[in-house]
Amino acid sequence: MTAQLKAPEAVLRYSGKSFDPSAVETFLYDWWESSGFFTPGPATPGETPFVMMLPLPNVTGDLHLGHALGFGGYEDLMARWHRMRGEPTLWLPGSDHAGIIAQIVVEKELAKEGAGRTNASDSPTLGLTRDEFLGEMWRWMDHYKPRIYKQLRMLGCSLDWTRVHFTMDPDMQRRVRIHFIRLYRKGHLYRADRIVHWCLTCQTTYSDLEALHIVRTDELSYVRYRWAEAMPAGTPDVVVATTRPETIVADTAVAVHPEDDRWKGFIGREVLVPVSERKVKIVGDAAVDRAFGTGALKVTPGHDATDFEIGQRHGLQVLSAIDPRGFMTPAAGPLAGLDRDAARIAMLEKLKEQGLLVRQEPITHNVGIHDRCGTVDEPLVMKQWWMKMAPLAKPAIEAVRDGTVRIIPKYQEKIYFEWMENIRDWPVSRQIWWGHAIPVWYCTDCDEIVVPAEDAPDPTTCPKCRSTELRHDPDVLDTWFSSALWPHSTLGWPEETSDLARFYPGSVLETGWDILFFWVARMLMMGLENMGDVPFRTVYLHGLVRAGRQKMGKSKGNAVSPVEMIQSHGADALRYALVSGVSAGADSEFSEGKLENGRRFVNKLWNVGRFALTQLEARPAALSGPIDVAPAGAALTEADRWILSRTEAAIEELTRLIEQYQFGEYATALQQFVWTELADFYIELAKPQRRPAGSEDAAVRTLAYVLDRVLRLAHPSIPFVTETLALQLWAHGHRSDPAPSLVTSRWPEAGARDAVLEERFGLAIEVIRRIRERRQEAGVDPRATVQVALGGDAAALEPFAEIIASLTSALVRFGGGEGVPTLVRAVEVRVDVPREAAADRARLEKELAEALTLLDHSETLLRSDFAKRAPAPVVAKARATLAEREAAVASLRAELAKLGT
RNA sequence: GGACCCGUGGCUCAGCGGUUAGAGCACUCGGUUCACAUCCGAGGGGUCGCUGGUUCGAAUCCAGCCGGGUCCACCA
Repeated sequence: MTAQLKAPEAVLRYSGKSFDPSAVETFLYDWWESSGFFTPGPATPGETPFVMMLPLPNVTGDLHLGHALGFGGYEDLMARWHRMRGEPTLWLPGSDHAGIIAQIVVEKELAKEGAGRTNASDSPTLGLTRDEFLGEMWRWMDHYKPRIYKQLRMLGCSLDWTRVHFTMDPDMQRRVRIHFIRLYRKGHLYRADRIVHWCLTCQTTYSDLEALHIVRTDELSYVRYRWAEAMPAGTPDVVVATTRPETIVADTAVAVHPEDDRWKGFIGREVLVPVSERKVKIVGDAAVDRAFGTGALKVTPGHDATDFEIGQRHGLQVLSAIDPRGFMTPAAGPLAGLDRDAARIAMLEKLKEQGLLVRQEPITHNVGIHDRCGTVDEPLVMKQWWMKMAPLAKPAIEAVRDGTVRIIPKYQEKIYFEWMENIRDWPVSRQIWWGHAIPVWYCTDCDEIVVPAEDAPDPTTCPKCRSTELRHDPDVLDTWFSSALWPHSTLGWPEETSDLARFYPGSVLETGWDILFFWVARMLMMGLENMGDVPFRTVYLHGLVRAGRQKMGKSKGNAVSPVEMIQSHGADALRYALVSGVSAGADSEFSEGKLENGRRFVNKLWNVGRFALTQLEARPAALSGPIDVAPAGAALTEADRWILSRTEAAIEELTRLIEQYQFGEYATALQQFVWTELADFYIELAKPQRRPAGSEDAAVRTLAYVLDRVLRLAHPSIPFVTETLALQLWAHGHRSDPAPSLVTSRWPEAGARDAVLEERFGLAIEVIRRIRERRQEAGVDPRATVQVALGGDAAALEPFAEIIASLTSALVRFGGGEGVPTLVRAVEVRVDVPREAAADRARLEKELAEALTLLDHSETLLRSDFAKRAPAPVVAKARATLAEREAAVASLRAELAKLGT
């Protein structure tokens, strides 16, 4: 990477009437990247780096709008802002191999070509070998990874590409392997036969988090279980209700609630499982819902999670009647060999024949499905690797509880605690091919589990029996197993690298709330486990981008490509539109209108810049001091001093908003200042034809300085247009901040404001509005000159007489006048326009009525306990308001009196 | 079964204890093309979901209810 500090010529020369993002975006990004602006410089003593990890996108396709929101909307804004604050900033890029999601995507692609994944019961001739398939996976990765990285660059993300990582890079694989081995040695990983979610389509297990629930209506069958022993006459039959009669053949008990008066006397007695005729016990277990069905539950530990747990509590046998392909096993007796749907029909048939089917009714209930493919969950008991979570969760809960880690918005902390405090063990092995290998071998001869030492080669001999028949675990790890390590593994862990020492723990983790458990919580746990410290101090969770009421996403078919939006409206417009009008954590609806507003705002800023540059070119000698130092001196007009003061106000406010993570408010406030105050007001006053003679140079200096400030203030959100203008502006003179680029320039510090001037100028603006309103009301051509007289407390407005006149084509006089007044607080504004006296009377009466209402509000307020109980400044303010309203009423009454009767 | 979030102008959302509740879009009227394939100016439009309570004062805090959304959970 060669330093290339000279800004691109194309950008320096660019001058469209309206801003064309495509003319500068690529040039600028290439320049930024190749100049090393996104790479933190050498460490310095006492520094406080800003470190953020990119929420690594899955290499499954192109980026969508949700990515654009997080990456381009919030994260780059933060990264650029902190960099401008002088913090060495590392925003580390990368991507995720995405395990099963990616495998499904590639399988679908291959299916189109007629090739498929080899499987025990698939035809091997149609399939690929594992190596061949992994070759296809890598081909996909090699194609899409650069595309995703390109799209991140298009968004303008200031990522340090010299540190890019991919979760399946060889060194990442090594770190994952070491992590597994260490956790295993510490007893956090174990292998056990437990009930798991099994996907018949994907042929793999999955975790609770990956299970979704849908509401479905099924048939609930009531089935009679006969007593296995002689019972007294009149003893009721045991009837259970089930939606899965085919699993009856694997029942190993019937459970009732221990305090259920109907049943508790039968606990310990035996019944016969229909069809298979096995004797099973009636057990008492509090998990049974007395209100459901008959209050008796068939217990099938092999095929139901609740039943499995009941089984554990009562030492019940586990029978597996369904195999991983969805067919009935020999254990299913007469149903063996049928698939599960056929088995259900066959079972119901047999129950009917034997008179054991009491009745059937529809039931609407929740059914678990696999989030990746929608296939109904088939709970099975299998040997899997599990991670023991409770001990890992404990310090991670503590870290949030004691404030070491802060979650924004705050309410998400509750959700975090809720999940973490009830955390369950995590099944980490997956029966797929694409992913991190599990570093475990099994001895064929003695069943020994062989886990190699860290960095040891793959074992070839059983340490226990010396057998060389070792079988490598064919499973891979859940994709989140590797991403949980991301914040430290990418910095070099387990080696004690200088990056790790300098950049861990990080600062902020910004991502969508939907992966709080999947990723954020697990990074916290693994960071604390491996590093003894949290991976970040602040978690900022943004909302989801919705299209209408639905979450936007590719699977929903309503995804809009951010790439297209960048091409049509520019990256700046998109980035700005995504964060504006959104508060922390809230889902937001994205619309064409917002994007269009973004484009217009970017264009407005561009034209503000063009205007300033044009003025600068016309008076090249105007700049006497550095561009980025506030101009001062007697040559400045009231308008100049006003916008300078307002600029300092904007610096104060925008800094505060970003510090407080109020990015939506930041966007709004920025637009308000640039568009309304700077463009609509100040620039109008800065035009040469409106300037008092001799003040032109002051206007140019003010414009240059304010533009410099505004570009810095806007840069974190809209980097391209601001950089283009900054480079062009800075070519006109010298600066105190010599940074070659806005990227490396300093965020402004707020200087002194002139509160009195701002207050009075604000009043002048109100007067201007009133004049315009009166004139429009009277139907006078806005270009025509009107006579305006300012009375009442107008003295403070004298310095702004020319400004008022200039913006309203009015001849302004102070005191007296024939017009009918409009009131701006205690200032009378008389606009002399042709009119009907009757209309004036009506208008005055209406104004008087309004003024009296307000006066009444003030009087009532001050007569109440408010005066005694409210804080003094609040009361003083109310009294001032009362005085103004009294003056207003008096003035209107005097005016009406003048009109006569 | 638990828990969370949201109900503010036609639309998308800010505001979350202090005078007359804001913005963008949309709408109406007027002007301009001299930084802005536009832009500027002015205007109309809201009993802040409902009902109580706390407070000198509530869109803002509390409780209940209604409506919308979401998460967690072993209802067969």
